[in-house]
Amino acid sequence: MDEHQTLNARRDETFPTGELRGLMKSIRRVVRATDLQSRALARASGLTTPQLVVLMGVAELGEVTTNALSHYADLSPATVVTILDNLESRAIVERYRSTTDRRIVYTRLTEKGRDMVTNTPGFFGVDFVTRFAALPEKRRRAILAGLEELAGLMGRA
Amino acid sequence: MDEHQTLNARRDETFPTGELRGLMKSIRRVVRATDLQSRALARASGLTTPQLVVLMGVAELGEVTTNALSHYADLSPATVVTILDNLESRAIVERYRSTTDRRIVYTRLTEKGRDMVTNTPGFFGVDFVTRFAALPEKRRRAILAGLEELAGLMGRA
DNA sequence: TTCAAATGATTAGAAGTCAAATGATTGCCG
DNA sequence: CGGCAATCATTTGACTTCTAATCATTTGAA
Repeated sequence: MDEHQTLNARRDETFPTGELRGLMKSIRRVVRATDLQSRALARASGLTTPQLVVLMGVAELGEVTTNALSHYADLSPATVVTILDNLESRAIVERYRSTTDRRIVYTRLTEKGRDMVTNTPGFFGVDFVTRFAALPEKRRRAILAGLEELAGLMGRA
Repeated sequence: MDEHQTLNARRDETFPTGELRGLMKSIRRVVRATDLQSRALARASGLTTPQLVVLMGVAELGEVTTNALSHYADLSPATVVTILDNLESRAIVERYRSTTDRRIVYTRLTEKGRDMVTNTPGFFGVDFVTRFAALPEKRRRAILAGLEELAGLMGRA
């Protein structure tokens, strides 16, 4: 009944202290940095990060359904449709219905899309890539492993 | 999977391979999980995660400027204003101009806001908190340290 | 066969976010 | 003084994302 209670592990977690608090703070910093990077990428290349992820999904998976892209890019199907609308209007991808099951819509790259894929910058800025690459291998692996573990913990609803 | 390697090998700047690719994938998973959690929180308590963070900032810092909240919550000043508009319209906080420098606007909790703070759930769902707490201390610290390091690397534009 | 449920994509609607422009005020310095 | 630059908050406009509802199609069971 009282949904506050179900989310409230304990009253003294109302103000998360220590680990959970620091965790939220760091997550928020990463989320924001990701958003800002996405905007910078859009200014530089005309593609936001999610658009680039979807584009790479199409490049990699070939003729691919909307649902498959949704899973690949970690975005809701509705969002993928919005992004595909955009990419299609710019003639970067094209969509067409399956002839055997007309519910299904496939997406594939156009010629222009293939060019774009080969000329598009990476997700991260060069400055970040440089700094990250400068870390000891051990740290890089630790960061990645920690992030994957966190994503797993947060992921299953 | 290996065909990705060959595809990437040519042009490792364009198609991030290996670590950078996995890093982006994990970041996107965390970003989405955070967004979904924020929406679930809003349904349950009427506050999104950013709203809750700003509210905690006000509760913690007392009479606080918009800029200070922006820094505290890792949000742009414009976004903080939007959130404060919302919280103020619900009588959770109130704003007033400094008498000594009329450019500055302070925000503080109302009575209702103080009640809300003590009854508000944490950022994370109980399921996540439970799973996270079940990890060995060493893993928890590793996740947190990795995330903080990543936030630092991404943060400096 | 027929129709209800399932499936895939899309649309409608609401919320959050940022950069850039704007308004208001203060401080500096010539 | 007096005006120009800096500072603080806000508004504007554009974009992304999600959930929920909807449309079209296919499948399965009576």
